[in-house]
Amino acid sequence: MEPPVLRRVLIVDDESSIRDMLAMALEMAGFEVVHAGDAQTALQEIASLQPDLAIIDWMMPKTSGLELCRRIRKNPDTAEIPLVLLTARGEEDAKITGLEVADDYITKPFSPRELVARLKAVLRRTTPRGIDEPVEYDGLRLDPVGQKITARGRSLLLSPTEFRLLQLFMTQPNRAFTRSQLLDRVWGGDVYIDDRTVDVHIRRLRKILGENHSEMIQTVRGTGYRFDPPNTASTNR
Amino acid sequence: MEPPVLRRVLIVDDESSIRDMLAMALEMAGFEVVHAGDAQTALQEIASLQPDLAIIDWMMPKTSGLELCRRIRKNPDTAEIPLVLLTARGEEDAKITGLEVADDYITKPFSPRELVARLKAVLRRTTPRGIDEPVEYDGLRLDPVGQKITARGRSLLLSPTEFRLLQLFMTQPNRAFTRSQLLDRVWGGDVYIDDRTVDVHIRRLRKILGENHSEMIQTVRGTGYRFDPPNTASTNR
DNA sequence: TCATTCTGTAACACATTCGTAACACAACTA
DNA sequence: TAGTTGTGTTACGAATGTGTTACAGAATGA
Repeated sequence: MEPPVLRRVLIVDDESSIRDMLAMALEMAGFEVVHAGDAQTALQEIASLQPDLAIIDWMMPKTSGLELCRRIRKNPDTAEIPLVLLTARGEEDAKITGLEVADDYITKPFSPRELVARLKAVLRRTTPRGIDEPVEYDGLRLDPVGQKITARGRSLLLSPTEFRLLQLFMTQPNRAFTRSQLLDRVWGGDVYIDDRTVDVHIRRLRKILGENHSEMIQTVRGTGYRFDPPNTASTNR
Repeated sequence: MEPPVLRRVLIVDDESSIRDMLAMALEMAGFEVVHAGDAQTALQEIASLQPDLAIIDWMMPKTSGLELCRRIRKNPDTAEIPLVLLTARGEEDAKITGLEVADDYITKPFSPRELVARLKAVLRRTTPRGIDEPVEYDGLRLDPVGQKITARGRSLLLSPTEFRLLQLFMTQPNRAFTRSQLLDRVWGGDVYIDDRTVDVHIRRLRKILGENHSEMIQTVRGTGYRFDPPNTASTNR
């Protein structure tokens, strides 16, 4: 029913070589990757970018991986994010203590294929965050159950396609979609439609959103479009 | 102000190991748990214990989960109980067929955290009140015990179908229903009736409600209909 | 700067969905 | 039985949604 979703993964490790290795493997598997070198920036990235999953190294200089996990779980806004611990062989206690906070662990060394398989398994058994939970950015509110979008309390008159488009954007903010990805996910896989049609629907959506909110739909030149909620410093890449 | 409610959840599954696992997770989250190993006892438990929610396995030996859902919906006394289907991965059709009758589904395997989150979400949006309590929106009053609906004191002359339709809407406001969901819940599970019939009954209902109240029944283009009470700034969270 | 590519915008024709009324038959009542 | 009410189906017009095209304007790179 649902087309495959491109997931955003945060990698937290103090060694940049490992980060890069992980990133390459994950990007080849179709994940979007974000980095963090220490717990502090990790927390910031999580808050602003809302990744679908975080890979956290057990051994880190200042704050340990376990401690970072605990902090993430403590904040209700981030408590539901699946966490995967990265441990060296022999750190058996990590597996025991770690699994009480994290959702899975991976032992170094590991093959990229194994890594990807484990992540997918974790994601599969984790809720696609709030598939019917309401989302709100700057007064723009999506109510998936009621199939309704309101701007500062006033309900917007959206066509079905416009609704699905905006719904996709709002549930996957800060992520750039190509036109064909949008056609795939909003129109449904097997249609053959001109790419340019997306542009027209974006135009209509922006018009309905009006001055205030239309700025959240950014065009990514040469690629497609992206939904940027405010107060998101979006410092990656 | 409502006292903290301890919700009673009924688990229906033929495998006792899964029942126990579920029960443990739910009890830790503060739910009261009741078991049933088959559809027959499930129906008895529901009738006598009136749980706030039921988790039902899709695949069961004698009566299937779907069939059980339909029976629960068919009995007016139990029709409004939120139902969550438990499906194995790959049973895609279960999700599609199931969601016409159930309120949500959970795919095995799942994490306890996911389970609890989903249940809370379902409870949040389905049972804000007791089933027999009267509901009133803008002078439109539903009296479930007396099976009567009055508008500003004058009682409305509704046909049985119209009554059940409006009752469903008023007990589940702000929620969009597809035509087949409405057929399932208002007409009863196994009838084969044209979708368009729903439109006609909506029309009749609107006519009876008149200028003032008919606006509460909104059509959701491409989907179905929704009951929108006025003054609902929806400030939850 | 110019040339080229990409995106915004409006207008149009076609497709789809929905509202409405009319009708036939079923269910119920007296 | 005859009359009344309830219900499902159908048909058609109106309203709305959608894809395409054309052109203007903006961004990009040499």
